[in-house]
Amino acid sequence: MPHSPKGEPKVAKVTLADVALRAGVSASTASLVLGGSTRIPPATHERVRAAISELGYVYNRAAANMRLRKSMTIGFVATDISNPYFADVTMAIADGVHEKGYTLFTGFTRDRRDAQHEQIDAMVQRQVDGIVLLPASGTTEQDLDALVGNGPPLVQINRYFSRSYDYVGPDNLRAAALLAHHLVSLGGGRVVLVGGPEGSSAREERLEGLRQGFDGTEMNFQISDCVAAPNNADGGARGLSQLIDSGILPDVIIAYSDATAMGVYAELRRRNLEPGRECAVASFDDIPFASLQIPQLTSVATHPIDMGHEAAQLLIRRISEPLRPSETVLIEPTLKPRASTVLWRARNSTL
Amino acid sequence: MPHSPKGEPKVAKVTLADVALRAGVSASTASLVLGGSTRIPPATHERVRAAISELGYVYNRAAANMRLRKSMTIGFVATDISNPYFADVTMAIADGVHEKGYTLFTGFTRDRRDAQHEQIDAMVQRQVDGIVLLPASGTTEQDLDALVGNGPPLVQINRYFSRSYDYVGPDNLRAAALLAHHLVSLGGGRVVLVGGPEGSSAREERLEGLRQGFDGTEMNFQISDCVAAPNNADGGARGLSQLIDSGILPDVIIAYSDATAMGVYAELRRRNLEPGRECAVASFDDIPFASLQIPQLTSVATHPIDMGHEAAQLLIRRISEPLRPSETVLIEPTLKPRASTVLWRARNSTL
DNA sequence: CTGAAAGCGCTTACAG
DNA sequence: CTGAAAGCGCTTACAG
Repeated sequence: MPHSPKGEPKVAKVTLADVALRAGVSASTASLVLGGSTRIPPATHERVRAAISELGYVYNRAAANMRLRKSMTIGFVATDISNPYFADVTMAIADGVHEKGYTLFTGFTRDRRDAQHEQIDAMVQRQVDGIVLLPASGTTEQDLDALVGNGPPLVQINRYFSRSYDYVGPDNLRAAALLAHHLVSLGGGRVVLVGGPEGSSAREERLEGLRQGFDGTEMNFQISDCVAAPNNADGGARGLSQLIDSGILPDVIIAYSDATAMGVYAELRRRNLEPGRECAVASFDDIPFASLQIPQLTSVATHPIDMGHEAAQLLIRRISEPLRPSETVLIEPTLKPRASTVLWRARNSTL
Repeated sequence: MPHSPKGEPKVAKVTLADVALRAGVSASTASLVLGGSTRIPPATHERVRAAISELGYVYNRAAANMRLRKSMTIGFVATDISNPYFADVTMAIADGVHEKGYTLFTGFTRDRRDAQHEQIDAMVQRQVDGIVLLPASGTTEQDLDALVGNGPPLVQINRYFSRSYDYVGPDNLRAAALLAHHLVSLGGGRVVLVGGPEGSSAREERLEGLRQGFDGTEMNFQISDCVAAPNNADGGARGLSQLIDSGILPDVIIAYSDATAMGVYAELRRRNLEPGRECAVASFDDIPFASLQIPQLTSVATHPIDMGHEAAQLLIRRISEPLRPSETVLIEPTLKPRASTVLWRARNSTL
């Protein structure tokens, strides 16, 4: 008799074989009952059900999935979710996959490629049926091919590095255009984008949308004025600081995100400039606190919950139809004009 | 020959048996090599390694875990993570378990018991080795006993419903005492707690800590004045609204959390009351935007990252030593006095 | 030093 | 209507 390992007093788990024994049927039959098969008469169903509850049997879905050669598990690899925008995306993905019977693995990279490699690797080894990835900055198509080459399908969310994988994101060009249009209607001046991760597709698209939107207007928008920074409040504060210290004091600051905008507000005030008065401020995302700021923050809603749901749906479609050409789904943004730009305009027009 | 299911063109996955075949060894030997066994001579190691990379073999950890009768998987069931506090807790748990080779399942309940039941059930069926639970309001010990009775260990985080499960949370009594002490030093007046989920252990503890802290001071603190509300900005705004509409205009508002405090700020301003001047405001958590508000928000830091790490460690200890008596770990809070209370005091003292 | 066998807990043809 | 057998991809005594 083997020595019982210390601290392992667990009662042996009851298995489907135990249930079958108790019900006086074979494991096959018990399994069929679990599957709700109509081949089994109600009386047998009943006996098995009884055995299940008498023994307190709990279905081992992992074992079942192994036999079925799928895991009914999906991985979500994100950079960081302290920005409520990404928290909403995460919850929407979790809800979306849960509805379809999947359970979600989650891992964080803090925007580091090596951590991303580790997380994806772990999930692939665990046989996830698919992966939603919010790519770390600098991710390349080769990185991913190596990781999921013949493995599970992957959908990129919010940023993309390759068109050969599915992608779900905000329509950044349109979002930027909406904002530009709104700002142009308020007056002219020097305008910059502050923040956003260097070289990310989302930032590039917003820059491009702004460039087009301001082109030929009274707004003076130079891409070379814009400064990249991590997508959080601290990034916003530092980015703006760097800008002002280099001698640029813009009339309009477009923050890369509401999270970034919080830092912009704080930094302006640190310099005795009142947001929305000395300087208009606008941003992207429209997370709840945009409208709780004073002055309320003009923002282009990018609908994180829709994004997460869409990503979950797309991935699940892809799992069942791996051959379809890769898809891009863009979420339509919505402009939310508020005091942080509108009041500034009022001031301008009375000059 | 069976009809190939449509959309299943996947190359058959390469298995350890394939690797063994290629390397000219048995599956046992190949497995030993994977495990880094020293019983196998370097030459054999080499042959197996070569076969692995030639075939692009990826280790099936799920199958291994099945054989080993553990899943190396942990479940985290949370209410909602749009509050950055809980987002930090989540990331810390994920990082903490990842370090030890576990991967994290995540599911959300939005504070509903039925959803919680579903999530826990799914995770138990998937054979998680342990669960971290941020309990939904109204969870009972019986709920959980039924769900994880003979199943995986569970640690409660942030709120508890039973002392017979492990628990990690802020030292709420102490946090409230710190805040009370600080406020008493600034003057007197009517003080209320706004927000926090009805009947949650954390709210009860904070109420009790405040009661003790204000007892016998010039502060007028009545538990009956305090109003419960969901732990978010909207809850803060509505809670305060309800209070003021019932005729109570406090001198000091203690919000249940920084998230709640955001709503309190907004609601005060909606009523033309300036936070920190007409009315001091303080709260709990110290998430980044507490110090980005104007006026900067006095808060008691409750260290979500430490909490998450501690919960991960505790759960992992518990997995290896299921018999140890259940533990309670309280995280030491830190008072961060800022303008939202300090300025108010200045005003008061010049009256 | 290495391999054959059994087994983790399921499901699914297949046969009866 | 039901059961015996094989197999999902691993690991681990055990034997040689």
